[in-house]
Amino acid sequence: MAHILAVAEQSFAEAGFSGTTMERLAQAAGLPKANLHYYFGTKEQLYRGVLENILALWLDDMNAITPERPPAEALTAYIRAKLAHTRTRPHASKVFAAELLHGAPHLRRFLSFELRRRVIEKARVIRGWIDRGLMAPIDPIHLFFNIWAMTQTYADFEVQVRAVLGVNRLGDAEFAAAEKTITRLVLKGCGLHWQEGKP
Amino acid sequence: MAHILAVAEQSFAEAGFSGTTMERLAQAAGLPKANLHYYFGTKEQLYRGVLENILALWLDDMNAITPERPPAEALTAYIRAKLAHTRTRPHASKVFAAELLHGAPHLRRFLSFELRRRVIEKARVIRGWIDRGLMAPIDPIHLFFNIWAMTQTYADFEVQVRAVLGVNRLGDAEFAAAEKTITRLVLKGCGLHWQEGKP
DNA sequence: AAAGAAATTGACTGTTTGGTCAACTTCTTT
DNA sequence: AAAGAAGTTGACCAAACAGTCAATTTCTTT
Repeated sequence: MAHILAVAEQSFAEAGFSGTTMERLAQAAGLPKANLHYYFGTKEQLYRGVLENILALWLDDMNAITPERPPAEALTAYIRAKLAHTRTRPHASKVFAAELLHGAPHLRRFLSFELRRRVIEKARVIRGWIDRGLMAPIDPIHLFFNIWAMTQTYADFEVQVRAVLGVNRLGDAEFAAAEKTITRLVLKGCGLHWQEGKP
Repeated sequence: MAHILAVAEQSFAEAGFSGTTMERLAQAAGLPKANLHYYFGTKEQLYRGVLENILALWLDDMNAITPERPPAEALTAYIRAKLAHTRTRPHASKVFAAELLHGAPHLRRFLSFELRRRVIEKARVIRGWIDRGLMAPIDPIHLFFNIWAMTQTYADFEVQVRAVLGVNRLGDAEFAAAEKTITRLVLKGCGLHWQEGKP
């Protein structure tokens, strides 16, 4: 069952919802097609299963943001966690991205309630830091949008990154450079201290 | 013909390649299906037509980056141009994003040659600025990845932005905040001067 | 205005698709 | 070991799909 979800996640990531056929999914999972329907009912429900599996990941990373922590440390840890997920779960990132791209018909509730609440909660933490003079007055919510964009681009648009860099796959060196660049932009952008050999 | 391409761009953006049917495309364009085939042959070729229409947009914005310009000015202009396209051509951005997401089977050449060459050329300009001590030593290529990510997120993941902000559509206020935040992150991240009421 | 080229269209076709179902096998419970 | 529940599967089906084509209309050229 978990195996089916994993195979489906990869296929939905690579071919999209409509581009994924139950027949090829079954073949990739090494099962007859009817078996997939036995477990998940419809293709739609299987897709929802994959999607739900992913949502927790998204919210969890934000735990790095807590009021007591110094902003530089919290943001560095958040970027690192996000980028780690980008690297270890690229298919999950792509499925999520495709869903957003097509208007998120299955995620309306999640985006408008769970995610929104969590972002507002963490934005309050950042405003606390700003009020205490610990960092520059930046719009916290747009800061989140941009951190998400920068970290996820290394999964979602990996082909582009690879092509421009001229490498066959993104390895340690590329992710180290990505993390360095993103952390630098965010920390210095927020008026925080940052230096080369930090991590 | 241009009308068909516009309708197709919107449909491919909203429903993806496989999710778009020639029948609904014809209906949206107010033409019989056979007419679409008369002009474009196959669905595949129509899709390529849409895609090619988009590529020029991507490369053109980078004209803002020239050696003579002060880095802060050039980067500010580049971000503004990119974000303007995000706002005026959101469907184009989404079609491009979906293509990358699914491995860019139609864009391999473009990414590895045209785009790569252009990025390398502009990265050299940025390295020139760094060598002249005009800005901090940041990896220019990853800087591009991150500027693209931040600007395009407001088109590609617009639903998410709207849901989290709790607005029905992204208007002047939201794009102004986005531009301010991105410009701040990039300029200060590059060790350049930036202040509130700049633009 | 004649003739040919270009464009338009409804009807049709072969294939692919998600989903069903009844027959069958394996596992669990007592 | 009997009986019933849970899981497995090949064969099948109706709907949706991209693409074709011959018949017709409209535009261009002379």
